[in-house]
Amino acid sequence: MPRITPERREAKRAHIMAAARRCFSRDGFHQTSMPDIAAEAGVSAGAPYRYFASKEEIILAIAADAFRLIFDPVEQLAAAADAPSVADLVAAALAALSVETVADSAGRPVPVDELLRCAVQTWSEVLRDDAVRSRALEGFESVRRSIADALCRGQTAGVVPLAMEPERGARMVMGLLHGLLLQRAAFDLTEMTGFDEDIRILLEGTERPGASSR
Amino acid sequence: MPRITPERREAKRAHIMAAARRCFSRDGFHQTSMPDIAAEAGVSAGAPYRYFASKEEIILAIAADAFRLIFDPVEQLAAAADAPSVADLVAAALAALSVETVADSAGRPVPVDELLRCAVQTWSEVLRDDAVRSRALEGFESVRRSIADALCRGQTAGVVPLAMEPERGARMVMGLLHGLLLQRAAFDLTEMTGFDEDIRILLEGTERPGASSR
DNA sequence: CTCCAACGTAAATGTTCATTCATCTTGACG
DNA sequence: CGTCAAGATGAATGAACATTTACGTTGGAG
Repeated sequence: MPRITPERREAKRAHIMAAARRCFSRDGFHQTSMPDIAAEAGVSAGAPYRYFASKEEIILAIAADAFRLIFDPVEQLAAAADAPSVADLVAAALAALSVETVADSAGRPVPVDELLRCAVQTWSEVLRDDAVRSRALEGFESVRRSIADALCRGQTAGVVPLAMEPERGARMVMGLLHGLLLQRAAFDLTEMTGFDEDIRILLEGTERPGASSR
Repeated sequence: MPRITPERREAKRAHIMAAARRCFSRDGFHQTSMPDIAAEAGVSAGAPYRYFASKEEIILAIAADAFRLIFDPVEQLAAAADAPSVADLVAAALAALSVETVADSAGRPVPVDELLRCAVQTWSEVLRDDAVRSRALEGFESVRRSIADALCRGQTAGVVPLAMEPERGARMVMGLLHGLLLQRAAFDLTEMTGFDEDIRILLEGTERPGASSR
């Protein structure tokens, strides 16, 4: 099979995706043309079509990546934590918004602010593209279930009020995360320290002595 | 001046804006063409240009409307309430997401779900369009200030923890509101009752006897 | 070392779309 | 009522863009 070696192919695909992500982050999905992406990647206009069937498919890949890279840490923390309080969950989620870069599946560093900007744009696509919508809903429900499970464990351990309905509680945690994600991407939220303390103050009525702010 | 009477002109402009809002809500800003808008309004392709200089200007008008109609009630409640707790503010904000229609400046009813879908798409525009960005930031800051002021009054009255920083508290309230707005528009959040109770449970540790669901 | 399928290129294609314009219609003022 | 500037029309325009294609290039299997 005298094509290219699989690793080379994978690397080039990732190279084109990274170029697309930069373009999308800068100009938006629909203000970025395929020639723009090709130029950013330093290849000819037809080259991306060797790796993606259409622009739609690039958007889908970028959107899936953005959600996964942002929410995987949150989901893993929710699944791993023993009996987290609501404040623990929120603080862990916000920590995921505060880092500079995350690693993709092959260990390549990806700037978080690019992911956030792509995620915000993906929300618009969710409203009208069924492929994006079903993937996004699937990811959302997965994270929400993890958080709801964690809240149930917290209720058993007595650190989460029994009267609170875990499904709604998980929706609120997701909402706060989405909302601060939006502020970070679009509404000039630059300073992330202090939120975990304030959340603890609001939810537990007390400041925690051994604070964990970075 | 044998043009049209000012009320007629205003009414037709609103008619075209309503058509545009339906199109944008259904298909998105960039999948809606100017002929689409004209057809939805039942006029010819050139007609909208008598009322708006460009498609950009229609998007700007719709975006401004969407933010204003959703957040004006929140801002007014925050400004009017005497010494609201955080739970009061959140509950009031969520109530604004639960209604079917709101009235625009001339008293015409506007479906809230159309506004929510336009608002989500506006976030994408904020990332790359300076005119949309400056208007959105202005509106955001205005609401945020109202909430922060209300939190300060709450601190004076002793219903908001003094240790919480009001600026960050206002950002969190806005975040929760934006996040649940997003879930309502894009992530299948249909049932809005119960959130106000859960918020009270989380923040005050107690269920309020005379509950105000809805 | 050779070969050839896959890769990469860049121009071409066919379509879509925002905006304009020449022309007809209308409605309010005198 | 008649006038005429503004309103409305819809075909025309020109640019942009996603995708295709015809052709040259290359890397790795044999």
